[in-house]
Amino acid sequence: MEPPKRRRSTTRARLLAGAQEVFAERGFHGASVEDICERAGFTRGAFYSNFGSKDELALALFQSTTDRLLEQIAALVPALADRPESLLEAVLGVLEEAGPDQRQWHLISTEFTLHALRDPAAAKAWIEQRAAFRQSLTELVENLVESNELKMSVRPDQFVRLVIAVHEGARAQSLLEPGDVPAGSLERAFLPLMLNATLS
Amino acid sequence: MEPPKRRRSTTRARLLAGAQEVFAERGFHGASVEDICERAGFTRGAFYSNFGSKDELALALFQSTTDRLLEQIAALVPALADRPESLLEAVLGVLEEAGPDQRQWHLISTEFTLHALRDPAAAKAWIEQRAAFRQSLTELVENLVESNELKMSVRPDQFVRLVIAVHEGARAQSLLEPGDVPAGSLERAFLPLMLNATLS
DNA sequence: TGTACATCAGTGAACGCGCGTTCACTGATGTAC
DNA sequence: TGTACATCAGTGAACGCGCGTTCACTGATGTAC
Repeated sequence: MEPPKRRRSTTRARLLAGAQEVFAERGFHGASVEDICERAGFTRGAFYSNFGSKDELALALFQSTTDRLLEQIAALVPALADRPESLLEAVLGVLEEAGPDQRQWHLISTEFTLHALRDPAAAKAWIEQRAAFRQSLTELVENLVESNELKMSVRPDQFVRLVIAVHEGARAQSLLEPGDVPAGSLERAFLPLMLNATLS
Repeated sequence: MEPPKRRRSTTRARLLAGAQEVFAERGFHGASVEDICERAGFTRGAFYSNFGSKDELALALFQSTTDRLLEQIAALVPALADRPESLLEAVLGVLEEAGPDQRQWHLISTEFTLHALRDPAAAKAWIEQRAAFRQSLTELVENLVESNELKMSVRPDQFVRLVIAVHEGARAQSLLEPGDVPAGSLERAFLPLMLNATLS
């Protein structure tokens, strides 16, 4: 009748969700295994019954988050490609909507970038994940350029790199000074100018 | 004759220099007080004779680094303002030359931004420091615009915010994938286009 | 300049807390008849 | 469907290591005469 209360998969999922919150709040090193377990409603024993170590949990969290992110992009892209009003809006839409909670995602992904800058193995995984992410966006741009019969004077993948750079740099400013820099304001004030200059 | 070997100020300076290196290598939480002392050639006792705690050291390091940064800007600005060939080159020059070691500075300042996003007191100090930094750049832009009799269609401070956003976002990509994104390449490929569009 | 003493910077052993990890156990879930 | 047993998920106490911090001490630097 009713599903069993003890399921490996739901325990793992709750621990991952707890870890995501606590990592965002305190950072990887600042978050204790106890914090995470408390958030998820389990004891530390349950944690080590499901994950080999704190590092392994972080890897699993990273993996599941990026899987979800790529799924969300895949789901979003067709919708945005159908109404090709603005190439830029489409790319920004993906960037803004795909991260579930901008703040949490910024904190976690930025910390992972720092980690990757110090650890070659992490760098490899992170670079691949970001490449896949950019690839989706690049294809979106290429499709929109083609279907609107536009010409760009720069390579679409470079354009995507730029939009991501602006987005990430601007997001840091927006999160730090939300009153002075409303989310998306820098992107929307400047990127259209730049896009116009590259389109013909 | 010869200066005494034991000077409070040099001990502090060496500890701060060691801390800067070790923080960049392992991050604030990953760097132990022992690591820092070893790097500086002291024991932990010396550390606590000069700093009240690890946190206090981090604050002092942050303070001395940003002091130095602002000095470097102040020294750089007149030189760049004298030969106003390119407004953009001047701003990028300050951004690139002022950070002593791009990699170390990126790691430390990014980690501090994350810290500030979690701690209001740190946020206050960080926001003020960044505002002073932007202010120098904004004045540089205003001077160059005026002396060249240009007109900008956007506010100089917004322009500076954008350049910083691009720079920081692009720097993360360059450090992560130095082969694919040479330092400064994104900035120099796109910002001129955008600047042209805002100047008349 | 030399000596006696006071002060001060840095030493290094010791402390104790927090945290990641382990493990013997318990009670829930699944299986066989 | 009910009972007996096996397996499995999660419990919570205990362990031990690392690290931030303290403190009694030592040898160097500064001062007074």
